[in-house]
Amino acid sequence: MSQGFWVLVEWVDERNVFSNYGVVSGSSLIGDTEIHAGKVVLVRDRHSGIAKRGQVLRISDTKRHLKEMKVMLERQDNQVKSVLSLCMNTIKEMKTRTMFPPQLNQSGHVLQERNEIDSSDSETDPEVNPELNFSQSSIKINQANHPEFMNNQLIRKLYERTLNRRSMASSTPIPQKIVEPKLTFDQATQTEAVLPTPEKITELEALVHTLHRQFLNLTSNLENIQAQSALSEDYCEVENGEIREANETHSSSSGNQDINIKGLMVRRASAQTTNTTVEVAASHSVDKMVGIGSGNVMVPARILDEIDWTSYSSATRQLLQAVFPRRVLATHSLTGKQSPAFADKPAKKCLDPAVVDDIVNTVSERCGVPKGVIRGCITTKCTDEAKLYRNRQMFKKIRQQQHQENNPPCPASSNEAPNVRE
Amino acid sequence: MSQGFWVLVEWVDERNVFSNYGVVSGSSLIGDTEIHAGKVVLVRDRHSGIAKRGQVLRISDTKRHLKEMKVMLERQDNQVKSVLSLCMNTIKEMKTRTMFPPQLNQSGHVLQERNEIDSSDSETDPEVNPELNFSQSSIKINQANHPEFMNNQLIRKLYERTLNRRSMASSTPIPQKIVEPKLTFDQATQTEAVLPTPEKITELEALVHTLHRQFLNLTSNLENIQAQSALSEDYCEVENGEIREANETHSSSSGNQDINIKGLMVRRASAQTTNTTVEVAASHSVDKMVGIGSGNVMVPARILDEIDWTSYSSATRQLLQAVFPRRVLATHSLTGKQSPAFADKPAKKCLDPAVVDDIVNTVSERCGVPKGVIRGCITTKCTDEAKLYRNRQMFKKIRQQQHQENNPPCPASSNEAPNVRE
DNA sequence: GTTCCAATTGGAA
DNA sequence: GTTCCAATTGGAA
Repeated sequence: MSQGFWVLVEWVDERNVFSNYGVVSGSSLIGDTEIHAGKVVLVRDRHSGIAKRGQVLRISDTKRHLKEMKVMLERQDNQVKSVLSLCMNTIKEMKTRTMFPPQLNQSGHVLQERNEIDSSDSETDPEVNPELNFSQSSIKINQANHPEFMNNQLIRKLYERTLNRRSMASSTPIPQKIVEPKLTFDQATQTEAVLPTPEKITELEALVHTLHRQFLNLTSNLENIQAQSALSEDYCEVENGEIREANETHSSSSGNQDINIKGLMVRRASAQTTNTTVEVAASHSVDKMVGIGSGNVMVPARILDEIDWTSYSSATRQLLQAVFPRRVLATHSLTGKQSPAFADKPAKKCLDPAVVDDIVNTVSERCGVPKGVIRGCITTKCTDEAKLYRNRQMFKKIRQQQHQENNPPCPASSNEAPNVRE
Repeated sequence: MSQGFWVLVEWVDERNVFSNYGVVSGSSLIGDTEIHAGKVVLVRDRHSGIAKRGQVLRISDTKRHLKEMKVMLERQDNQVKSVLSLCMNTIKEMKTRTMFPPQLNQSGHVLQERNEIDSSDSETDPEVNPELNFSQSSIKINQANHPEFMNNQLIRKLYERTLNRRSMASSTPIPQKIVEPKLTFDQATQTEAVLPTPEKITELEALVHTLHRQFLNLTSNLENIQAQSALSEDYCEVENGEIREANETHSSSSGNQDINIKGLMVRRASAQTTNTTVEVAASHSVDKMVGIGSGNVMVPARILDEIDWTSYSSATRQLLQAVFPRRVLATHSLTGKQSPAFADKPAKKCLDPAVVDDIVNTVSERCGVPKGVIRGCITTKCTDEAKLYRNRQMFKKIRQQQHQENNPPCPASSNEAPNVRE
């Protein structure tokens, strides 16, 4: 009669990153007669007769009740599992596309690896495992926000690591005993290894920060696509026009009309976007202007769309070309300062700092690359354009000289020319 | 009698990134008499009398049963919530430490923001919301691995995005009807906006790849700490010594003995590590050498430990100083090539490429910065050292000259000197 | 035609 | 003493 109950268990020996659960009859339990949540019990398999170790999660007299709880647990685990496996698949796909030839340290099986490494590193007797897990799970459930909520092993691991870090950094009064007992042996060893080197903590924090920044970039990219069709900032292209004019002062005023026309081609967003694919597609054929950064730079939406953000360098160069006429790029530099190495060479003019800043910030954020690197790209682009510009000028001059040589002052070579102009 | 049942609901209007749940009596339902899982019903609050909309998750005649399921759901949500909030806290903490002064786009409230933006962007009538959610949740539960498992909104969002990407990239035969219905209006608009720009997909993939790489770095950092105490590569310092000698050929052979001594101070790991904190701490006081990169570079463990990995620049410089004598840094350059800008200046010698590669790879990976940038740092460090070296030499020369002036050839100034040497 | 590389410089910070 | 910056160059790719 004392066995007319059912037990929801988590299979101890099948524990990996995700758990397996089972609902078993009280009569299939071996040994101890007294059980309670958290206890590890031996369960005889009805068919094979083999005993497995299971940790008691809940006891009930209605089997259906426990079955439903089991489904819930599995369902939640599956949520995380799906997302993880999708990520892994994406990464694997990308790897087979061989952005990188097979290298050390690039395997996709993170979870697996972690597990193998963790357990092989440890010298703890594996037999201790069930007890350890027991001690963990027997903590009461209703102290909100603490490790007892960490049912899922993966999340538990993440949590433990963060917890340790935190309790050192900010001395939050988290009950130390939760950390102290060796929860799972692999974690315990890692914990101890981390403690003596606080530098690693700041290092990890910096990495978390970078990850966060890139996450923001990632999501903001998705929104930019929508924002592009809805944008209607109306002051930028005017300011920008002025600035660009200011930059142009010394140069001959022909040749960059086409670019300025582009600048004037701004159209107010004709209607609030209605989010249909057609609309978005249509907005590409029109040369709608989109602001980047703090809005100092207006770029044709189509060009912005075509920019290859996987390369900070080409993204920078493309943006520059979209914003500045080539002659400006050739005759200006990032700062307008003289080269310290060539005191004789005259300094170039300065690219509009506000525009430069917007480009730098945009690319730096989107590509997750330090700003200084982007500035370096701009410098390089300017010098590259300067070289081309110089070459073109030289070519012109040579052609003019040849022209002159061919005609008036050179009677020997162009003797039989039938019509002599000028 | 038909109302002697209980209902587990998810409150529709309180849906955020995480849901709120409730167990309500069947008698508090308003309107429809027929209900089923997935349906959105109006529930009258017992105390206030105000009606709230709730989506039916489960119906039962035992209240306790549903209460326990509610706890389970909340518990699982809390798992994710805890981890997320811990991350956010860490990030916030770091921000208040003002690595960056307050700037746009650096707010820590990602989850909040995301939600606000999503809903404010849309022009859909908010009244449609419940029906949409209904259509989603009414999908049967037992088709494993598909969106119906996505109870948690956050995970659901991630999943939808990934799903869309995948179904385009690799035409996996995922039932299209799961994607088509507007699950939640904000997702639907995002989905449609993404489709027309496949470039964004590669962009996102590249970001995922970067994130993954950094994740590997992050975790491998933890292991390095353990690995450091177990390392016993025995060929490197010899090779390295040879190479460094080769690099030294032209220079006067005094002055870098101290560094070479360090190179010889390598000790074989005396015993297999036993993972105790004491051991790890002890390994710091001894000058154990640790290999970085492919093992061409041996660095004293203590120095490696002290390196500030949050700055790729100073990390590079510190590594360089740990590996090369300062005079070598001053007299060598990254490539050994002549400056294209100064054809008259003699080229410096070339730093050992294998060593350079190991440093570049290490810092690039650990800091998540392009290799070219690290190489740039090395170039800069070399020129900086060259300047200092030149200054020191000059200073020496001047002192020698003063010495000479003070003594033999200058009888006017040092007339009354009592003892004249030489 | 274009992009990328790194050696050199003087000076700011 | 040290680090960082960016302007310039010729040439490789």
